[in-house]
Amino acid sequence: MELQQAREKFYQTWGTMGTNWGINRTMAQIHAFLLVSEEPVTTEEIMEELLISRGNANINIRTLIDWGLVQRELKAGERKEYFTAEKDMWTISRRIARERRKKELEPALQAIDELRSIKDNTPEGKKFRSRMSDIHSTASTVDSLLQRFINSNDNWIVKMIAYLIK
Amino acid sequence: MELQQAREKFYQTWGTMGTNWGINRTMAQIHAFLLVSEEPVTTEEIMEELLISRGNANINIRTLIDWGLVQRELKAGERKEYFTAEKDMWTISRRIARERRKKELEPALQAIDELRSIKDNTPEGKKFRSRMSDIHSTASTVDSLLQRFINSNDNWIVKMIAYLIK
DNA sequence: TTTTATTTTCAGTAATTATTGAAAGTTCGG
DNA sequence: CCGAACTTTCAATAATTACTGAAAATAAAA
Repeated sequence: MELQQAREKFYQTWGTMGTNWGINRTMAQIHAFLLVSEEPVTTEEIMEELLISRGNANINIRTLIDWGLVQRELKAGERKEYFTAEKDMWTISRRIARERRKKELEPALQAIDELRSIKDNTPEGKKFRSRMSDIHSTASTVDSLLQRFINSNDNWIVKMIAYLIK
Repeated sequence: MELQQAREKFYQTWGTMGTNWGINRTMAQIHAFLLVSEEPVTTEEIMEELLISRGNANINIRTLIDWGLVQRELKAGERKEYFTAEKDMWTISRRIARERRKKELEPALQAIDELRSIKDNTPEGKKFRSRMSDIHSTASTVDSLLQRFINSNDNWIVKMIAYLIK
């Protein structure tokens, strides 16, 4: 397999993986391209390499920056913006976990929490509350593990893995 | 808030959470309905409660059964099928993790693995391989943690949490 | 075997989500 | 301030994904 072919396969793999895990295909592909680019790249280059429009490139680059996965870089004497990706995989994982937790776990957790306290003292009401408490309890545990991961450093991760894999 | 209102809020919350995490809305809502149903329910009841078609109900119930989240039940002297959900949250989490790993992590891992060994000895080729190895290494670690979780029992989970949260 | 209750399938359609591309906005040098 | 270089926005459209409902298949009862 040729290098360029391999790169394209990687964009595609990363893109598919992204869609499966709640990140849109283009965003993941731009990230993939930046991950295998040694030098900072421009919006133009992203558009050409992935065959996407300027608007699409722009909005997804911005989201990657918001998530902390990509940084803007300016070159002296140039007006164009250049972009580079964070390359450390554990840092990438933590940043993704942080964003998804914030947007997709936190609100659900809060909704379940509220449902724990409906006023209904029939046996069905009691059973419902107890079910919600049960779900809330497990979800909270997952949430705090996730928060610990998000705020951890690589050293913590290594120790955790050593303990868990053993 | 009334009980029925609370149930509906729960269907909606669980459905949204599902879509965010790669499970389709109806599948998650049927699961939610079964989670708060003490008695086994029929396809008819699911259709009425969630206002969905028979085809939609059928295909999603089947997927829930495939995932091991729902069981068929037969009542003596009746031809209709009844359904009940697994209620233990850690078991539910393990089953979901298992299915998603199988369909969405395993293939990506394998693709990355193949990209590690392209034949290209330019500096760019070497850098690409090293990037792929790096990604593969982190992804493998995540994968083995996940597999350990999937095959674990509640006791293991409790111990793990005790260690990690402390 | 025929009738009836029930489940499954799937082509057509609807709903949702992502992308384009051109126009508007911004920023900077002269 | 003006114009060029570049970035951002967003209405229209395309692509993807999910759902409906009626017909076909299945299975039990008569």
